[in-house]
Amino acid sequence: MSFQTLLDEIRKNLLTVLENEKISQIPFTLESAKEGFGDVSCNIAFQAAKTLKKKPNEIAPLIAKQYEKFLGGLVKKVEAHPSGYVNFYAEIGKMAQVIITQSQKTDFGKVDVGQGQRVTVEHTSVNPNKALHIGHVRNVVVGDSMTRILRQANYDVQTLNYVDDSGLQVADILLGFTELKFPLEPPNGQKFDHYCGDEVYVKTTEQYLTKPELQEKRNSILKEIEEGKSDIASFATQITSRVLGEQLKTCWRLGVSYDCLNFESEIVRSKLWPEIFEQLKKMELIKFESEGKNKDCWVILSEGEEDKVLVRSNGTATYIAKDIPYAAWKLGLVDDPFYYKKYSDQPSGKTLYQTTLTPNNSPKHDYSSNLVITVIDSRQARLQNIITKLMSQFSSNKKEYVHLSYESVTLSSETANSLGLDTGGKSAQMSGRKGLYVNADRILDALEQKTKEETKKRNPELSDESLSKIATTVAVATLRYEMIKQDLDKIITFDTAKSLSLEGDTASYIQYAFARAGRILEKSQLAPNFDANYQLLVDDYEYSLIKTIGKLDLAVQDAARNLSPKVIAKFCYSLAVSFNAFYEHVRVLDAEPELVNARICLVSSFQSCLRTALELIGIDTPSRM
RNA sequence: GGGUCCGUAGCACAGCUUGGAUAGUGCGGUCGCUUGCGGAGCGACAGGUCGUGGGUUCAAGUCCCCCCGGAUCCGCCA
Repeated sequence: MSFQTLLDEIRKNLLTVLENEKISQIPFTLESAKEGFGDVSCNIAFQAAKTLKKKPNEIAPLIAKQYEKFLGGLVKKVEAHPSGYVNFYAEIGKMAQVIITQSQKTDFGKVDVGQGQRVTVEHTSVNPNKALHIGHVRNVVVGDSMTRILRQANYDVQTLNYVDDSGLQVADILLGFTELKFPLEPPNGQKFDHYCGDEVYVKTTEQYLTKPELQEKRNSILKEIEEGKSDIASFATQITSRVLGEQLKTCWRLGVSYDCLNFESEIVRSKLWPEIFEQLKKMELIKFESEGKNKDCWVILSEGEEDKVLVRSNGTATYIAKDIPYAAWKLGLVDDPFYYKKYSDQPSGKTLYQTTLTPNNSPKHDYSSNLVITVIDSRQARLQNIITKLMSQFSSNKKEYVHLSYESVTLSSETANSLGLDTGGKSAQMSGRKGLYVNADRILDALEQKTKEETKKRNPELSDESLSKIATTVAVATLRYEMIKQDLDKIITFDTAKSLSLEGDTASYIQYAFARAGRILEKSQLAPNFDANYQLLVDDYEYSLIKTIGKLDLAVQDAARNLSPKVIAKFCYSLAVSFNAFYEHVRVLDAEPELVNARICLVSSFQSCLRTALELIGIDTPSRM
């Protein structure tokens, strides 16, 4: 804790003041002050106005006066503003001392929102019949950033990636391979997931318009996949695992890793569904309709909306019957039918496991939690609400299923245009089926090329290998940052040309600040001595930077509590802004040795803070760029 | 038709959870800054009926309701 230390001190003293004044029941909030109003502002005078029957601007001076006896800690001045706020001014040197020293500890920026509680996060979950596009990237990046943030907030996080390998979209490409005879090997060494999505899927679904009989064929393929015994089924496994392998490469390229893969086909074959179906009947959470439009169906009743058919009149289950067992499994509400085996190593060093129904001697894993977070776009909100409600009825109230919803990524009219669609100036929804999307690997390639050129301009002496490495780091950062810097409920209108921008509120701006700081430290040829004279750091730009560093933990807490990764992105940006202003106005190396050391400590503190914060959103910090 | 979400500067967004001071940031525009620790930078200026109307309140961009505009979902498809 750091800026929090200041808040804690003020809160404690204010409570004593209230106690002395016999008005201790007044609730109040302390907040970081706006520019020009000191460091911390308190609304206590507003809150007390009614009780004391006085105006806020009469109460504030009284409080301020009473507080004066507590000055001398971190607070050097307290002031009643005519508006009614009580404003606190901190002792800069002491704040610098506290914050910079604490920033060197390994637990700096860690908070205890989770108290060690286990949470299961599912994200990515892309159908294994195509490559990731930028819409999927939003899901991946939100899920991965949230995972990192929750870990920082002392949650024990398990991440899952659900592979829908028994859906219609898989049947579509199988039909392409078996009936339409697409070659199994992509031309010119094309990535297999790109090939399946761009070629096989798009061209196969096109054919449904002219050859409706293909759709029947598709349905029979789907049935065979679900049953899992035929040659078609094993061919499906072969295709989907190959696509999955390529998809995971894209995810790893983005710096994302997982704990376990779940396959829908195994959920289907595990017999979890019949078991849960019986329980749902017993608990009377579902209803058999004997008349009406859903005659002879089992339905989930839903207030204010259409009932959802769960089991058709012919006795077969609908798709939602695949999602319910999975949700229940994640919450640990059913006996785990799975065995586990290693799927692969990951670039992060973490081993990726997968479920299997084939018995083995490998150790059992447990990925279930009382808190399950599922990252899915907002268009699936209705289905997710049904599942959330059903799970809350199905379990004890200490279990919680959360749909972490985010708005979709659409294409700007210019970008849609470049893909051959005239939208009349409007943005357009992406469509895998129509081939209307921006492929994730390709946008990363374009970003890498651009950033490599930019880096080369500035660092002509660097080797091609170093340049590529830096370019990868900046490219991934840029894409990730664009995907989480805004609120989850805002649509992102993606424009390929604009996405290549590296100025202003972008990841490269932030990384650049880090690199600049590194160059100062490098040039100084000094190791910071943190037993420094922080009283020397009196400049406004220095102080503003120190304060921002001290607020990392507040940002982590906010982001974790509200499941809002953008809070960390905003923090990183404001930290970089503070540093760049400092850099422009304060010369670190042109000062007396004692002051140089104090400033070097600050620069070093800035670096460790920014590195920690950027890690929470999966962004690396190049020392040069 | 019903449900959910969005509406803040030319454009893209923050601020709304927890009401309070002077509504912030980026892009774009105009004008400046480099024999200096890296200009992917810094500074200045211009640009706002916070969609409309009501309500609650001493106080509303923030809370409540109506309306308008936009997005999205609503199959015995997955």
